[in-house]
Parts: sequence; structure tokens; C-alpha cells
Amino acid sequence: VEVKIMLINEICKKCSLTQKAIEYYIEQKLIFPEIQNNGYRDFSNEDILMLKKISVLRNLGLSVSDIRDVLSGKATITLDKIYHRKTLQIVILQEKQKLIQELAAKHDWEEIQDRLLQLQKKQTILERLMNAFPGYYGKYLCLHFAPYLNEPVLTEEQQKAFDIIICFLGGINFDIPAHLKKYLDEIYLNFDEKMIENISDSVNAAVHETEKYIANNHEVIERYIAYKKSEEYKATPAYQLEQVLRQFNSVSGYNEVFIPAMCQLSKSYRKYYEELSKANEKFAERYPELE
Amino acid sequence: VEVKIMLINEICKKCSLTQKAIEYYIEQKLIFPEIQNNGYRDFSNEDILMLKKISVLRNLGLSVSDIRDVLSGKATITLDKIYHRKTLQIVILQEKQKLIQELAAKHDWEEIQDRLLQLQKKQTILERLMNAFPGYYGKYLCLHFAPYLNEPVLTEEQQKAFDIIICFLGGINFDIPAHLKKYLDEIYLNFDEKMIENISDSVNAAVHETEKYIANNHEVIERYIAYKKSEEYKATPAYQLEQVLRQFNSVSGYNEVFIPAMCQLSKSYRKYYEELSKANEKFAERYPELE
DNA sequence: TTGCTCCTCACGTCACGTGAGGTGGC
DNA sequence: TTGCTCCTCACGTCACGTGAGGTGGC
Repeated sequence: VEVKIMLINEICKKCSLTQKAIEYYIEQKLIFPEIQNNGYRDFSNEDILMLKKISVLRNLGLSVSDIRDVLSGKATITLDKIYHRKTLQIVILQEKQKLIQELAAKHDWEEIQDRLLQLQKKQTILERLMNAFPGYYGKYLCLHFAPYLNEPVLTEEQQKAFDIIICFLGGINFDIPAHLKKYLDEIYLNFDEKMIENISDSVNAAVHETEKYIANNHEVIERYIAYKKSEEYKATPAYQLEQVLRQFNSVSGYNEVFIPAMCQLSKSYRKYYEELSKANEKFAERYPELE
Repeated sequence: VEVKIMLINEICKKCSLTQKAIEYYIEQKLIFPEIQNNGYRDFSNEDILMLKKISVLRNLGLSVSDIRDVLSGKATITLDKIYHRKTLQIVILQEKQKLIQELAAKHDWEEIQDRLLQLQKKQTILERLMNAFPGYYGKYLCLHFAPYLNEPVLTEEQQKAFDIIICFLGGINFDIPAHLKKYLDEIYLNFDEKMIENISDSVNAAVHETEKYIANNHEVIERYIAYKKSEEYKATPAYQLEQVLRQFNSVSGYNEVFIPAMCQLSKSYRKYYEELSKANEKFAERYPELE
């Protein structure tokens, strides 16, 4: 009994790919069809499945190297990383769109040039942040710092601060125990944009209108403090993570190098940081049991 | 007296470009520095100005061919075209982002594949619309039709309708008198997103809640009708444009081919179109002076 | 034998990057 | 002469596209 073999043209139609594309994926070792005696390729069912997935991922805008990562297990985590990288890119694209519009309207080349320079610094910092702190934490930091990175870099001090930040973020070795990494990844996958917005809204309220926030959220705050002090909390991975982050921030230079440089680079961040410090003082005054 | 000539390295710093990039732009005939006896290039001040602009435009994401268009006069119109092309691309990117997220969450490859197919058809139609009708009118049509292009193409009839649409848009020769084209371009440059939203909101109100709209906007409607009937209006380019569009729509197949195919392709558009027809009837009933 | 498919190989795309090898300027 | 710059030329990148030339299947 002979089994009829599918010709490459049929495979092309089944997977909506061109012959040359398929040959390229073979060259790139994404699939491994056997070669028959007559030189024709023999595509297995797995090959076909792979090619269909490759086609989807290419159409979604992934590079072949990204596709390799997605298809070699860990699809969820990899796709999420790609998603957040691309989100950042789209944000940058949108800011560039605004600049194109302004250039069309006012033809002020020098202003656009300056704004582009700023935008590139912002992008560099955010990209490094994402690389330095993988998963959810990096994303959170990006959202946290992004609003303060829209200022022009005018003085030499600012330029130095920028270089320090880039250097700091480049040298980071954010290594935490495997089970905490897994925990972070889980948080990360369950977070959506809305939750992050809600959280940052309430953090903003606590920082900018501390008295009001304290007055309105008495119960929540006290329950929070009680929970933080409980043995129950100390048994959670969240507690361990907090400890590790505290440790990391004081040892790595995050508190001593990175944050001061951010204050140097961005006036608005410095302002925010000062307000944050005041808010912390007020909280400590009102709730001395917070260490 | 000898004039010192700037070396390419200085030019690189002045324009924030690499040497190789500059050599590439020379090869692409974007600038034409003279070559001296010793083989060194002599960059004029215009060359430097050009290189600065090229650098800005490349950083804004334009291709060299786009840059050629921008720099050869007509910067405003060209940049606007590019802006709208890129806006469409960003919209598509955002829809792809959603698909990446869903793929990461549910791993339903077949569903994503189907949605991608839809998305590609939508993109094709919108791109062809933009090409077929230049400037403001194409943009308006895109915004008008985009919401109805999110349905899957399941039946053969739909596929045929899609092919008819593509074929129709490909064969369009939207040629209108030069002064009307100029008038369209002017409208186009003065339109921003908000105005378009406002307009489409009130059109929607008029179509979906016709009675209410008529009841609430009596005065405006009557003033509008009076203006449309006036000699003053008939002297405007807006009137001439209206006539040309009416003519075009009945002759080109827009009314007889394109709109029916849209109704075939998209159930939601068919529904909209029926409501529109009803609304037109109601207006004609209430205001018989509208022809 | 004819007309179709398959295969491999080479060169092209876009906007440069990365050397290699040779010359000019001081 | 030395160390630096400039020049041209060739090859590489990424994900294929486009033939060319030769073979296999029916």
C-alpha cells in the first residue's frame, strides 16, 4: 500500500504560505521535512501544523526568531513578552505620529528634532527597564516612570544622569529565586491594563492628597497594616518577594544611584519623589506601627 | 584665501548620522556634494540642511522614497498623506495586539487565524479606499466604512462581494477639476479627528433616531435647507464638489456596484444602509423641499 | 513526448553596518 | 615617518521574491 505524498503546492494552500517562505522556514530549521529518494520533500502532519502556526505568527508581526521562541514551548510567557514590547513600540509610534502632524502644520524642523531626541531617550530608558526587570515588574516600572520622561535633556547634568541610568540598567542582574520568579510571572499573566490603572490611581491619590486619602480609607489601611504584620502574610510568596525587592533596591544601587539620577534627569519626577517622601512621613506619623 | 572644508565626520556629528548613512543618501541622490581634487567630498550648507531634515524624517519612520517626496516641495500634503497611512497601520497593529493577547490567553490558533483573515480584508479595503479617493474624502470614507468591516467572510457570496469591492476600488479614476481638488485638500488639512467625530456623531443621531433628531434640530435643518437652496451656496466650491460627487457616484458604479457589494459583504453595513434609507424617507416626508 | 511540478542556485530588496585595502593630510 | 582621516569595494542583514536551469511524474 502506497501513501500518496502531498506536494508542496498543496501545503502552500493549506497553510497560506508561498513556496519560498516554506523553503525559508526549512532553512531556518523551524520544520524538518524528510527528503525522499526523488528529492521531493515529505511534509508530516506536525510540519503542516507548525507551518499554520508560523503563518499566523508572521501575520501577527513576529520575527522568525520570536516565532522560534513561541513554538519551542513557553508560548504564553513569550507571547506576553512580545505583546508588551510591541505595546511600547506602538506608544512610541503614536508619539511620532503627533510629531509628523506638527511638522506638517508648522514646519519647525528644529523643534521636532529636539522632541525626537527626548522621545528616543524615553524609549531607551523604558526598553532597558523592560529588559532589566523581566515580566510584570518591568512593565509596572515602565508605567510608573513613563510620565516623567517627557522632558527635554538640556543641561550637561541631565545628560550625565541619563548616562548613569542607562549604565545602571544595563548592568542589572535581577536574579531572584525560581519560585519567586514563577510567582511574578503568575501575577504578570493575571494583570490587565485596567487593574494597573486602578492601582496607580489609588497610589496617586495616596501621594498627592495624603490627608484626604488617609481620612477616607481608614479601614482599608488598618486592615492592610494588620495583614502585613500577620504571620499569614509572612508565609506568602508576596512577603518573600517584598523582602527580596527591598534587599535588591538597597544593594543594587536602585535607591542610591538610579532614583537620584531620575531626580536629576526629570524635574517632574523629582517633584513626585518629594511628594512621595512627604506622604511617607505623614503615613509614618499617623501609623507609627508601619516601620 | 583658502576656505577650510568640513570633513565628513563633522557633518556626521552636526546631523547625527553615520558616514555610511550619508554615503547612502548620496547614492540615492538626496544630496549632491561636489568631489574635490583629492577625492574628498565638499558638503554645501544646503547639503547639511538637507541631511538634518533627512535625519529627522528617518527617525520619524519615513522611508527614503517618502523622504524624497517630502523634500521635493509639497511637504505639507505629503506629510499628511504619510500621517494618515501610518494612522491606518497603527490601528491595524493595535488590532493585532489584541489577537496576540488572546492567543497568549486561549491558544485558539484557528480562531486567531480567522480573525487575522478578516483583519487583512478590512485593511485591504481601507487601503484601497485611501488610494482610490485621495486626501480628505478617502479618509472620511475609511472612517465611515471601517466599523462595518469587522465581520468574518464566511460564504462564497461574501467572498465574491469582497472581490467586487477590491476590483471596483482598483479601477477607480477619481479625476475632478484641479480647483476642486485644491478645495478638497484645504478641507483635508483643516480637519482634525475631533471634528470628524462630531460630524459622524450627528450623522449617526440623524440616521438612528431620525424623529428625535428632526424634533430637536428643527432650526438647524431649516437653515441648512435654505442655505442649500440659496444662490450663495451655488456659487461655492462646496456646491460644485457636491455635484461632481453625485455625478461620480452614479456613473462610476459607486452606487450600483460598490454599495450593493458592501451590503453583501457586511450584514451590519446592510442594516445601516437600510436605516439610512428609512431616515432619508422620513426627511423627505417632513421636508418635501429636499429633492 | 508534452506540460506540469519539483528541486537548487543566484541575485535582488531596504537602509544601512562592518570590515578590508588603499590613499591623503598634517 | 606616524597616526589619523578619507575613499571605494565587497559582503552581510531580514524574510523572503523572482527568475534560471535542470529534473521528476503522469
